[in-house]
Amino acid sequence: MNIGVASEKSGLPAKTIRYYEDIGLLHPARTDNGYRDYSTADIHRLRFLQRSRSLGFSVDECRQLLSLYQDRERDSADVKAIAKAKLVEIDRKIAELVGLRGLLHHLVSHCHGDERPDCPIIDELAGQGAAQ
Amino acid sequence: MNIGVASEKSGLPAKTIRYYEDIGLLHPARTDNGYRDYSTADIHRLRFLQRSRSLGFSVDECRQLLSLYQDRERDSADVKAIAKAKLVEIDRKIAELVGLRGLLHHLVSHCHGDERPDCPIIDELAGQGAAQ
DNA sequence: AATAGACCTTCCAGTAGATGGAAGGTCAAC
DNA sequence: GTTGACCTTCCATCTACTGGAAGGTCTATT
Repeated sequence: MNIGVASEKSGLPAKTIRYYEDIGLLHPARTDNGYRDYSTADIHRLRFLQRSRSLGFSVDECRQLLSLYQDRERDSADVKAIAKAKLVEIDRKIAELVGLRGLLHHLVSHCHGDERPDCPIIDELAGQGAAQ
Repeated sequence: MNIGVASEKSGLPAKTIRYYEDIGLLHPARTDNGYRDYSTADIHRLRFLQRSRSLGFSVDECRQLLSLYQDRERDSADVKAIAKAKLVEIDRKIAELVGLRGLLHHLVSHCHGDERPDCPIIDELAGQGAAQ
């Protein structure tokens, strides 16, 4: 299977697929003309990568998950540990963004937003007082 | 004021301060020995940058906000527009993360997490069915 | 057979926003 | 005079790709 087909089947751009090969996430065969030749197993790996990346796992985490995926003897505890750590991280990011959102919303709603120069957003960024 | 003091007063690492100078966000004076010499106005700019970056504005948005900050004739509408756009972006990011969180939480809570290889997380990443 | 166009290859550069480190100059204290 | 803290520049590295150039290959049509 050429890279174009692999791209279509995995939902990943060809560029990304080549990049994943560069960093050692898969090793497709080559045909006589030098074209990459993807097997069904390769497509499974690619789809696995696409899914885990879109779930917010880093490429390195994907590498771990992928080796667990390949390992018929794996402990599910190992997988769960990675997923739980990611969950904690996502929670932290959400909390941070929600805090940010509150602050920014407050500022936006207190800014009259007209042609006058007076602006509480700028004042806040400048550090509470009058901008200097 | 040397860069070390500026770093302490602004809450930004010295490396970052030099980087901000590289990309043209400020232009501190130099003393005879070639050391950077920060004025109080420079410190204000740095604190402004620190605050706006931590509020999630990109460096380019900070550049715009900074020029509005310097502009005594600015319209508050200009500032508000930038802030509102950022608010929309933050909302989008939060929604995305919350979706992710739900999916991941579901998977984690359905994985028994023991020494057995059977694992719904891997199954999901592999695409519902049995991993191959 | 020639040619167009789609597809593939490698390699190099660039993105954001820093951060790390090497090699070397300067300054204050002991 | 020498240690150690601080400063300088420059170059490399990080994440996860993405864009583009230069060129080879394949397929279809004329």
